[in-house]
Amino acid sequence: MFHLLLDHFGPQHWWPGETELEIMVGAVLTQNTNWKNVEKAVNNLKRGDLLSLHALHTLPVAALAEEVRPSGFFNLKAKRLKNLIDFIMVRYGGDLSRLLKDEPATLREGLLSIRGIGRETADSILLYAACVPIFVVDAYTHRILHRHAMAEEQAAYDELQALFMENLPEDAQLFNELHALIVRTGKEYCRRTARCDICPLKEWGPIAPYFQTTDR
DNA sequence: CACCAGGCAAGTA
DNA sequence: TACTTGCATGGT
Repeated sequence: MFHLLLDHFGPQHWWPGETELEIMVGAVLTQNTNWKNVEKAVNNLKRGDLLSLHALHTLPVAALAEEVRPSGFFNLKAKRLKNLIDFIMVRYGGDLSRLLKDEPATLREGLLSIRGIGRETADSILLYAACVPIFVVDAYTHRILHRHAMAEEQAAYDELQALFMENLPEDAQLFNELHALIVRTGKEYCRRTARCDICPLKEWGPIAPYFQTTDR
């Protein structure tokens, strides 16, 4: 799967974010949201010089909501970003490098205890900000595995994660690229109007006949 | 107009 | 545990 996608698309060089903080903020903002809209929100923060722990900590939540408005669910996400910043302040004394160097299992538990950070967001932060070798499962991963008859439609997050992690070397760079390539594939070939006939994964495994043209 | 996007949490039974 | 619903902008 990895080589088919890499040969087709080339390296994706994820995550699209210049700093660890930007990666973490982007991970929250992209929840059920098109990345284009996230970029607008992130650009608002950059333009206001607000993409720092101190600025985000100081900024009132209502003002933050206005900045991230283009990413949708803006009241919710402003609160979630605040929860994340508070966590960094309280647990790591506002020192991001300390957070990033923490024991992965401890950090994951901590992130999951934050209101608004679930498994995908936590694992995205672990993999893309902290370079921890953990596989990120998203809706595209789900859909693609299901279409190739390699997972049940209602398969749980942890099942799919284990499928990858138990069958691949524990390599953060590999997990990084593969997840990025899966998202790229999902976007371009595995939406509702699928293009399975020209998908780079066509040769990877069986495609359920049911899904050759459309989903559900 | 309908449909969807790199989720998550809270409520219900 | 297994479903359902609210959250919301912007692109196709």
